[in-house]
Amino acid sequence: DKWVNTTKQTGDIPGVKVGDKFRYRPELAIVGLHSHFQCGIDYMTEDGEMIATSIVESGRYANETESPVVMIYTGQGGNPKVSKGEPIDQKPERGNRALMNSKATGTPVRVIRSYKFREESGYVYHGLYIVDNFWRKRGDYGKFVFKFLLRRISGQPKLTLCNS
Amino acid sequence: DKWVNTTKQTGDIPGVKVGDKFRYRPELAIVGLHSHFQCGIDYMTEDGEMIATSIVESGRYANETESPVVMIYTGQGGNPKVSKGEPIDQKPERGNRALMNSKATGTPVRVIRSYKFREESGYVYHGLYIVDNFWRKRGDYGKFVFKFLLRRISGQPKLTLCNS
DNA sequence: TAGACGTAGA
DNA sequence: TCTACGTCTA
Repeated sequence: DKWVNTTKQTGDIPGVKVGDKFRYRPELAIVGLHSHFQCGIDYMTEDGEMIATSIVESGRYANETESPVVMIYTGQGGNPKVSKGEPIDQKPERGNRALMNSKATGTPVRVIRSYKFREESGYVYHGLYIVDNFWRKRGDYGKFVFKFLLRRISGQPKLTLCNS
Repeated sequence: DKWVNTTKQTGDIPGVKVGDKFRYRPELAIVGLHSHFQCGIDYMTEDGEMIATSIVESGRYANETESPVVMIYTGQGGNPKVSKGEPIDQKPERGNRALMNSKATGTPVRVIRSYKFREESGYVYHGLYIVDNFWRKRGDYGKFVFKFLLRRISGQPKLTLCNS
């Protein structure tokens, strides 16, 4: 009945390697990387706590990527590019709360990022990251947004990708 | 690069029979029934005129279906259930214009309708219809909408379907 | 029922 | 750039 019938889990997905490419968001759901068709942050409930399983970076939020192993990911909510209505302060709920809990528990988060290279575009699995820190600041619309500092776990295959 | 690479055409699609079911909108595009993922009215340009190739009825607009061979299809635009913004008068452009031209030229239009039966849902190809008439009236939001009277071409396989 | 970093075509 | 009868999870 549904495209997706996988159980949510944190960590690597068996059969999916770092660098694997996917053309469409639903494909990420099919293989179990990220269950949402649109939402950027996926999470599960473990012992009554929400824990992030994966995030997708598509460029619709103002994320700053400093290096191949560090990324700053913007929390969800209040982005008029994404949903209707006026910009509002992001709240520590849903995906934002889940990423906070991922930091607290040190749980790895799968990172998928969109790419565009010579007319070809899609999503690439970048591997596992740790939520190293988070803070709140004023975003482009003058409202508070959450920023999550993600650090790539070392020892994973190096990614050489033209992402711009 | 794209899911869809078919040439648009009016009339039946080779290999697709009346009664064929599809689970998702993109599947309609893949087989060539209807190229749009969301838009309800598909059309092509022929001799400089837009001609409707197919319509999808999903229940988001207020359509009245009187009988198995007649349907009244609402034009596109100004529906807050579908797109952002305030309700506005529908304009004789895009899909609406194309359906008007289909009436003028007597060109058959493929009709696909959503169905729901015992937890199973999807889309069914209902066959070819003629645009028999159209008019303008006040819709649910007080704005003008177009109504298209479609009449099923006789001689096609009978459809026995639980559509409600 | 509402929210969500979707997609393609005009 | 914007519109469009999507589709899922919570």
